[in-house]
Amino acid sequence: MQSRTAPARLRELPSWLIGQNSLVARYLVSEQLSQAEDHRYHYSMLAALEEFGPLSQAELGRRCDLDRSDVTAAVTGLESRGLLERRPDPDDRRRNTVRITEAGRTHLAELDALVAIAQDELLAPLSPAERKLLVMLLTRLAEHHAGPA
Amino acid sequence: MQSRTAPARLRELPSWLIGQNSLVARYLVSEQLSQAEDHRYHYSMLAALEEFGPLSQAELGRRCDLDRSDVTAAVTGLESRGLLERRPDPDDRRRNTVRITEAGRTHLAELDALVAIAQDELLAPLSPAERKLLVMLLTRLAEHHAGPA
DNA sequence: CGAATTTCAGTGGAACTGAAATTT
DNA sequence: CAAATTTCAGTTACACTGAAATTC
Repeated sequence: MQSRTAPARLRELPSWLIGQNSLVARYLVSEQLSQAEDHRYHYSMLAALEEFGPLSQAELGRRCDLDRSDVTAAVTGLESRGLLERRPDPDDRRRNTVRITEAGRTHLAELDALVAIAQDELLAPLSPAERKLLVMLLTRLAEHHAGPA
Repeated sequence: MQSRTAPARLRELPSWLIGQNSLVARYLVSEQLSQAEDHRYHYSMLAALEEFGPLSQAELGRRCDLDRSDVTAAVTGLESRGLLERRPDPDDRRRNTVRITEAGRTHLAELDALVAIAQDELLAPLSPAERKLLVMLLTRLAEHHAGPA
C-alpha cells in the first residue's frame, strides 16, 4: 500500500480501514485465482450458476453485480473453456439460458479452495472467534446498506 | 449494489463482505465531500499536510498512497483554491515544498465534519461498543498487512 | 406501444507508465 | 554515473453508455 504511514486522521477512519483492507483482500484473492487463470467475477458467476441453477445472462449479471456487457464477454470466455453452456431460452426467446457444466462444477471446487486460502491469509492475525465476530459485524453493515437502498 | 441477493458462497466470504462495505463507504464519503466540491484524495492530502507539516510532492504521494502524476494535478487544483502553497525547496531544488494555508486548515475542518457524517451513516446499525470492536479488528488486519510488506 | 434482453462499439474517468529536464 | 523529483503526454484496465435487433 503506501510506503510511509498515513495520517492518523485517516488511519482511525472506519471507511479508510475498510478501503485499505478491501485492497488487500482484492489482491490476495486475485493472486490465488490467477493460478487458475481466472478472475474474481469468474468465481462469482460459477458460484451463482451452481447455487441458483440456470440463469439468463441478465439475471446472472444482477446476482453478481456485473454489467450486461461484461457478462456477455465473460460468458463467452467461460463457454469456450467448457465451464458453462449458453443456449437460447425456448420459453423467452430474448434470453440466453446459461448453465454450469460438470467441468464447471469441478473447476468451481478448485476455485473454492484457492479462495479459502486467500481468506486465511487475509484474516491471519485474528483468532477463530475474532473472525466470526468480524464477519458478523460486516454482515450487519452490508445487510443494512443493501436493504434500505 | 446488486438488485438480487448474491450467492451464499460470496455473502459469507470475508473478502466479499469487506469489498461490499468498501463500495458503500466510498459512496457515502464521496457523496459528503462532493458538497464541498472535493474528492477523497483532497481530504487525504490536506490531512497529511496538517499532521506532518510541509512535505515535498513525492512525500505527500507516499503518505497518501497517490501516484506522482496525480499529486501534481491535485496540488495544482488545491493551490488554485488557495488551500495550500507550492514553493520550490531551497535546500533541494528538485523538490516543491507543499504547505497547507490557513484557508486550507479552515477547509479541512469542514471536510472533517462531512467525513464524520459519512462514518456515522456507514456504521449506523452498530452500537458504540460494536463500532470500537470493528475498528479494532480492522486496524489489526491493516497493520498486519502493512507491516510484513 | 413500452419494456426487457443480448450484443457490440464506443466513451469516460482513474490509475498508471515513459520520458524528459533538473538536481542531488 | 546512479538515483530522486517534478511534469506532461500517452497508455491501459475497467466499468459503463448508446444504439440496434429481437422478443415479450
